[in-house]
Amino acid sequence: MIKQEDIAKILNVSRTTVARALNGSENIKPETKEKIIELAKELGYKKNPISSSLASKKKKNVYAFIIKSKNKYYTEEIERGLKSAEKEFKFYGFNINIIKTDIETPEKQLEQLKAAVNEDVQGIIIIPLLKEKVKEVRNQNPNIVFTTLDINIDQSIFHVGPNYFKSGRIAAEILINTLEEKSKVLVLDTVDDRISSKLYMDGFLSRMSEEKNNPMIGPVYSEHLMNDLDDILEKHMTKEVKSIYATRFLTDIVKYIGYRYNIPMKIVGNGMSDDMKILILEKKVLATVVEQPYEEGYLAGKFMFEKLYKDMNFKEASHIMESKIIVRESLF
Amino acid sequence: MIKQEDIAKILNVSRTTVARALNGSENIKPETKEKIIELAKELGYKKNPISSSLASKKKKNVYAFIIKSKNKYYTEEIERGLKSAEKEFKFYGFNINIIKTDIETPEKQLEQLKAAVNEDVQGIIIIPLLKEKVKEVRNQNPNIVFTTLDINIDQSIFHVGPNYFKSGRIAAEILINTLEEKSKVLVLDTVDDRISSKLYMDGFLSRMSEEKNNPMIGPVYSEHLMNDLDDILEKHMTKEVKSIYATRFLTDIVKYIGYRYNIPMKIVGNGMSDDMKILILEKKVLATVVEQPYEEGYLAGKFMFEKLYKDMNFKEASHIMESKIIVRESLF
DNA sequence: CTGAAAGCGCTTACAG
DNA sequence: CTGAAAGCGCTTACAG
Repeated sequence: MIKQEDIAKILNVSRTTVARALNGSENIKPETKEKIIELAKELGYKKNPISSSLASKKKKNVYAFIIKSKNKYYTEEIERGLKSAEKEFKFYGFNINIIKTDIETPEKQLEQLKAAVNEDVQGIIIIPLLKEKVKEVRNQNPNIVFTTLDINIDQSIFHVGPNYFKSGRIAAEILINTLEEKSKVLVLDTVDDRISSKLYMDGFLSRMSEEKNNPMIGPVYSEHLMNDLDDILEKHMTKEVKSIYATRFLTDIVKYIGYRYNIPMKIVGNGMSDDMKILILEKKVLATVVEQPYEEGYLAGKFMFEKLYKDMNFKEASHIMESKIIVRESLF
Repeated sequence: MIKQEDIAKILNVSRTTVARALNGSENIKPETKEKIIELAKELGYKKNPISSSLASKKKKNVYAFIIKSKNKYYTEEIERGLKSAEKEFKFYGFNINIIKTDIETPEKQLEQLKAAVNEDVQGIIIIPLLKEKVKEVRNQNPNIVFTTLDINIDQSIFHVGPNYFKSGRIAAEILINTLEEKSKVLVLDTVDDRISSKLYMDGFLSRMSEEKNNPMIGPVYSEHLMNDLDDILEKHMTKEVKSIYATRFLTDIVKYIGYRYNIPMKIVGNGMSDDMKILILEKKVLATVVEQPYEEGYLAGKFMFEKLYKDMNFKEASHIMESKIIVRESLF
């Protein structure tokens, strides 16, 4: 393992100068800097992050802006993942400060973000709500490492998140494999909740549309789905309908149908919640395709650590998490 | 963060003495040692692993004994995981030496293991073939940290591995959800390959037996399954049979059936291989329930690191990995 | 059995 | 723009 001292000896400069060049200091003659950086590259020098963090008494502070959504599970798991990364790297002086704002008040998130970048902060992890505004803040603070979480902004910002669209496609595929011939699935659509719903639905529809014998009825759109549910079912629940798909209120709908019609259905959903878990255990839902919010949070934290402490440059502009298929047996 | 020096000051001893007590040295008066350890516990002292590893010029060496099985994917992925852990912690002086032996020659593994424990080695990760013999070696070397991988020995040895039995159960459940009414699944059993096959089968059968209308025909056992396949199919392939399940040679069987009978089947399998991938892409297999060998290897390496560098005592005697359900869409 | 001291590979005031 | 020096929290010969 080559170290700074080796480089210093070869070039006949002090260890301090080498350190300065490698850390991108301004107070160094450009030619010396270049020479050092070049030799370091040639020799394959990798800074020992252990020594750096031990020597530097400064902590590195990261703010993580996450969202309180109606689905508590989602927020809690992301938070748990972030905290677990923080704990793992705390001996390096790595801090993650978690700030939760409501999904309904995106301007609050922006406000807090603007406040944070004026603090002593080296990294920002954010589930961005007002994408353009967040990007502006990023561009005004080029020294802060930004990572988006869950919601992508664009290729210029490193991203960790799931592929909701694909999750929708997978749910569709499982349903296609499960439905018996000539059975239909009634698809109910309603307004977006801004994170996952619309993407799940798009994915589901895209996969369904590839089937020669598309078993779909709908999508039937309603702005107030739960209010209109009775009327919609009245109109569309023919005998052929053996399944329902929706990306919002699915568990409520399934419960309602069980109560109202009491016929066995083959339900495949997206996303996880307490209700979803119960319905799967009761065999009222066969499968659900979910994200891995804990892993998302953990990885976002870990990637941030690696950028901050190891100058890691990730080849990919983003890390897309795999979806997970949950059936009843998975829950034991 | 409380450090050794703090303890030294309070107890009026040198930092060296504190270090000795905390590292379990023998050259220290028992009372002093106790006093120090007690105070450390009281103050919640946690050794800074970064400083330790930097100060200790000694590397920590781990040997990982893995198995070359017929399924190359399995071995490669475990190895990739181990290497990724090694790379992540190499700045601590953490080395993993991977030793691959053939599944058919368990005594070679034992031989190599016995040689390894006489080297400068702090940790052993092993997919144990001769369980009792491996345990003996472990008991003769109490200073070496042992971790079993993939195959469990018993509660006394920390274990990282999948739950093959559960994977079998999950495969059965998916199949139950997928098969149409009155359809049957023909189950073919053959000799064990010593790691996963038998457990997959046991899990599959256990889940099937819970069904009121158990759709199973078999299990039909044959010592030379591929030789006897034609006869077995001749005898059992009634019109009701819409699926086949086997834990060995499933992909070969599916290919043969496609060629011989050319009827659409609903196949759910266990495990991953190149052939399996192709069959899923061709829609000849609907789903397979697989392990995560990369994650297994990585976690075994990471756990070993944490035991060696952070004195971590894991509450659980084992870390069981989740099974993963793969459908066609998952592969894109 | 105990302690003073050197050192791991870095960072960073401080002085020039 | 450059370097000598102190120090991060530990470990470990060495001397006693």
